[in-house]
Amino acid sequence: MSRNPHRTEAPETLGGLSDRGQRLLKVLVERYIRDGQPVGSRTLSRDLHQELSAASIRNVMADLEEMGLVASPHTSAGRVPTVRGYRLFVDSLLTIKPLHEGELNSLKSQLLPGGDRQLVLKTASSLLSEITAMAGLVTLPRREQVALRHIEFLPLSNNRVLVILVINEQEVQNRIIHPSRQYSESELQQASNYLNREFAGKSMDEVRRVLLREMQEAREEMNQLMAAAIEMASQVFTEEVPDSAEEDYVLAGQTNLMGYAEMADVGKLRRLFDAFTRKQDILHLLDHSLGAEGIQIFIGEESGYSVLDECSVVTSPYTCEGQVVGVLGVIGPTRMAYDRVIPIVDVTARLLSAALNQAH
Amino acid sequence: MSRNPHRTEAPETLGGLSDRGQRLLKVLVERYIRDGQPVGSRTLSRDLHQELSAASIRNVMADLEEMGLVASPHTSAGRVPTVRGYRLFVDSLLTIKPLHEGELNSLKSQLLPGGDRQLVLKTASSLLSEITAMAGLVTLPRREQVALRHIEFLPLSNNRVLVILVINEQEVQNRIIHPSRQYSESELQQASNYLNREFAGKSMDEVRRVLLREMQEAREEMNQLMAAAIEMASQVFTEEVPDSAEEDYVLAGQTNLMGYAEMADVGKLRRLFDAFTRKQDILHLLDHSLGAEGIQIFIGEESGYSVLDECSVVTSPYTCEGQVVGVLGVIGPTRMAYDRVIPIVDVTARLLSAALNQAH
DNA sequence: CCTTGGCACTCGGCAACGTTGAGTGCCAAC
DNA sequence: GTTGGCACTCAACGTTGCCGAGTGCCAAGG
Repeated sequence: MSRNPHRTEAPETLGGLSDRGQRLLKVLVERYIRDGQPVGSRTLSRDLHQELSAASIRNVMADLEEMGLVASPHTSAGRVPTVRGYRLFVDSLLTIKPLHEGELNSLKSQLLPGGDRQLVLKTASSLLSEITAMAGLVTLPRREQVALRHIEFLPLSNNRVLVILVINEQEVQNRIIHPSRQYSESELQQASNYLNREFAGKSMDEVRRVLLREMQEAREEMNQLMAAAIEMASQVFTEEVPDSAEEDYVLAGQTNLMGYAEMADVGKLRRLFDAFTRKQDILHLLDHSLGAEGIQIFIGEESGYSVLDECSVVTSPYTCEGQVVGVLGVIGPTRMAYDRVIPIVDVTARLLSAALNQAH
Repeated sequence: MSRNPHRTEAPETLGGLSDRGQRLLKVLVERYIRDGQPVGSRTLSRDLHQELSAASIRNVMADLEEMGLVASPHTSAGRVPTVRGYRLFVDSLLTIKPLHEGELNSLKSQLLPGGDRQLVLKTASSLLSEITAMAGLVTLPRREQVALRHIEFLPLSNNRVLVILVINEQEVQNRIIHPSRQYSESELQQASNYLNREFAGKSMDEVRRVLLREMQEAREEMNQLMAAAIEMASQVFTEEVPDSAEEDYVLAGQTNLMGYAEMADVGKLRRLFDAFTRKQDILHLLDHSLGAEGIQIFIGEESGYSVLDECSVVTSPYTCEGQVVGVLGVIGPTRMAYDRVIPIVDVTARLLSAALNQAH
């Protein structure tokens, strides 16, 4: 397999990689993550306390390079981990560092249950970005069942009507509709009373179904009140209510990414920030993590989105009432301190879940 | 005044600047805005169709330099306008270009009256950024009088209550309060009925005042219903309602700024973007324009905020019902096409005002 | 008195060049 | 299997020289 005559034929435990190879890869990646410069054999030998001479290390390095785990930027530079190298590192070689006490405290003290849901998400995102010094990311929780809780109509000028919709306990939406004729305040009041009595607690889909049926049958015995209510409601419920808000996330600390050398190119930076505002690609990627159990890591090109080529994304789903409802995570350079970031994302997801659960 | 023996002593019309000097400064600034490189005497001579030789131009340039209107980056480079040079240019030399037809059309067709107010602001900001290829900016309209339109209470779990507040026609706010005891749905219904009957149409300040009075007097004849309403209301109205939302703006196309050479330095870029997320400084600056009549321009350091040192800001207030309620504008490099940007900002402000006015 | 061509000078940008130092691959000796 | 040694490679860096754009000043000419 190897053209190197000195290749170590030692116990192969992982993808045909010797124990020593693993050990070296681990130290190399750690070192590279620390100072961001290609690691040479001498440096590695020193990091291993001269256990092995630089020459021996060179032999192993040749093997690692052949397996596509490391690469050298040019002939006489040290080695740099490839995406595959990072992958092996995070999958099997990583020793997770426990959370720093201060970090844990600030997480615990700021991610408290109760209060505004939107605010809690924002706080989580900010905390992620502050603690990791990278960009934090929290998707808005999706709502599995969209139940109408309450509806209210208020007349505006020019025949327009302000509709306030409360769905799923505490989520408030509002929109403006243009009915065919002017309605008085009391007509609107009665219409909303009727709708609340009839539909409160029902799912949006069901509301839409029943509404449709009512509009088709029963022309004659329908009184003016009902007609009003139904015209209004049909305008409200034809638009897709829930999706608009679901396709979104809370981003924090994007500017942190500007500090990293791998983002020195303004062009790259721009494409990345454009992706942040477009949201679509990022959301797609995060969707993959929705189904996953626990921490998920995308390294460099693995994500499949070229704007993230030199970035890694560490995510974890978070739950509400036992159901996975969203994803949070961190975006940073491929060369990030995975051993620190992973527990941070993990704990944040747990604390956010706890905060959301106790709110109900 | 001038050490140059050849100094022109021609008619002085503006700040001691000869007619010819003005003419040259104008052409120089226009040229520099076009290609962003120091303009030399030869280039200028060509731009003036050989009216004057390069040598003569050099004499005038020396004057301009001495007056602090232009500067050379180094000994043998051309001249570049200084902030004072730009100022003179935009104040007295600029010839405004009429709006491109396509631009006007897309503005008119997208900034329609009616519909969601938030959406209109967002559209305005996006249009500004798209048409100018810089960053667009629209402050949320301030509300001079904050009148309570409608209030609604909905019970949540754990004794908490969801409060929905409609203020000023169509603005909906919601918050969660924790009353001292559990209230039933009908109690809350009655409480909101009472408050709506009593306070609808009144200003927030007035509501707060009356509430305070009611809480002090009248312990005995206050029935349970009123007590409930007042407990709830006091929790709602102690927080400052309007300010939180007012301190905000809609930003669009920030990433456009990454395309400009003056923003090539990632450090500068970062400080600028941090200022965008912090919002405070930018809002302060925009506040200055609230009182101003029409277009206002801040060039480079004039703004007083060091992050904007190499940027210019072009703003215009916009109105609703004849009252100035907000500011919109554009942020870009000092070297921007003022003759195009100014009419764009101006027209956008007018169209936005029109859209907001007709909504009521 | 203003304008203009000429001239010496300055300085950034660029390419060519050599040097240095870190690192590699291979080999022979242990 | 491990190690020191050796030749080789290559990015990074500083030096050098040259080119071109541009300037300031001056003296001649309208």
